[in-house]
Amino acid sequence: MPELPEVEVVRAGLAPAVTGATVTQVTVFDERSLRRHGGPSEDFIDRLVGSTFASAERRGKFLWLPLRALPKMKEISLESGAKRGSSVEFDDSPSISETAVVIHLGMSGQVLLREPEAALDRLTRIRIDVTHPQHGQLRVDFVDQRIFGSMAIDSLVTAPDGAGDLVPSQVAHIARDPMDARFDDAKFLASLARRNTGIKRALLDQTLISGIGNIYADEALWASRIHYNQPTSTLSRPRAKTLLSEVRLVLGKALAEGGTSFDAQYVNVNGASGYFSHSLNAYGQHGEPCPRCGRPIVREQFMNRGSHFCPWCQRVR
DNA sequence: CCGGACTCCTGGTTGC
DNA sequence: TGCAACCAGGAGTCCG
Repeated sequence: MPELPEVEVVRAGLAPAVTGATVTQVTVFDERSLRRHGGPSEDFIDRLVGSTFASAERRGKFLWLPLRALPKMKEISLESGAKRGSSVEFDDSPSISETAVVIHLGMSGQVLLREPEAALDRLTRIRIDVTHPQHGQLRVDFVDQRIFGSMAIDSLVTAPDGAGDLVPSQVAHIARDPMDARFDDAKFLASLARRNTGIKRALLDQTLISGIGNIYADEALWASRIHYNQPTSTLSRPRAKTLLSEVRLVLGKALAEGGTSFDAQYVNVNGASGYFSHSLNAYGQHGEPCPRCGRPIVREQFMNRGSHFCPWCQRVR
């Protein structure tokens, strides 16, 4: 349920605390939270301890913390006998991150920034202790009730759209999100028109447009007066453009409402708690009057989840 | 390409 | 008070 705005709030809160911070200790309380890590928890721990985070990045609902690359060790070729002193030296070429800690919050994941001695949340699955040059000792706790979320160490690869961005390999297959300055509106609209499916299914397809989940899909469709099952192939271009702009408005509004602040020591960067539910027009509002026409909002099962909409305002046409 | 079914998962809530 | 059933669904995979 954390969608783009919630994940961005987490990223923004985390960035100043983790950038430049070095991992001193990692505790894995539940290995299931490492399901997407390609190895045992010992491997996760060994590779993380001693590493320094370079930044906090996000695409769609994925968050990642690139690890500052260690200076490359350069072998000096030397003939036996000519050796004096060290046989290796540091390569002084600029180091580029090659790996990152990838975080997906799934349904219920949270990342909490805490003081080292603060009580652990009961549902903490992974604890990462760091030391930061300015902020001192901090704890990054991964808390997740349902364990659909995960952490993993992954290699960074060049994203396939040719812009040269480095993304974790687990993220390479998803599209840019609509808040990304390089999101290509024309390409998205063209792909949408070529699809032979329903509009909500398309909005939730992270390979077409990323960052949208059930809540903001329902909200954007309500704002655009589009039925969730409207075939993408019959959605007019003007209506599709309206929808994309409503997607951005809905995400932007949620982001503004969830805006966080970093108060130096211990920030709760929990993006999952907010949900900005006071401003929802459709999601979870079944039985309540449609804010536009007053008729009741309806909830239907669709794609194994709830779809909330106004049957009067949102009709297939 | 498309859609449906299935899997992962558990704490808070509801119902008896 | 106690306990079991129910519910929420993001994302990956498999199959027809």
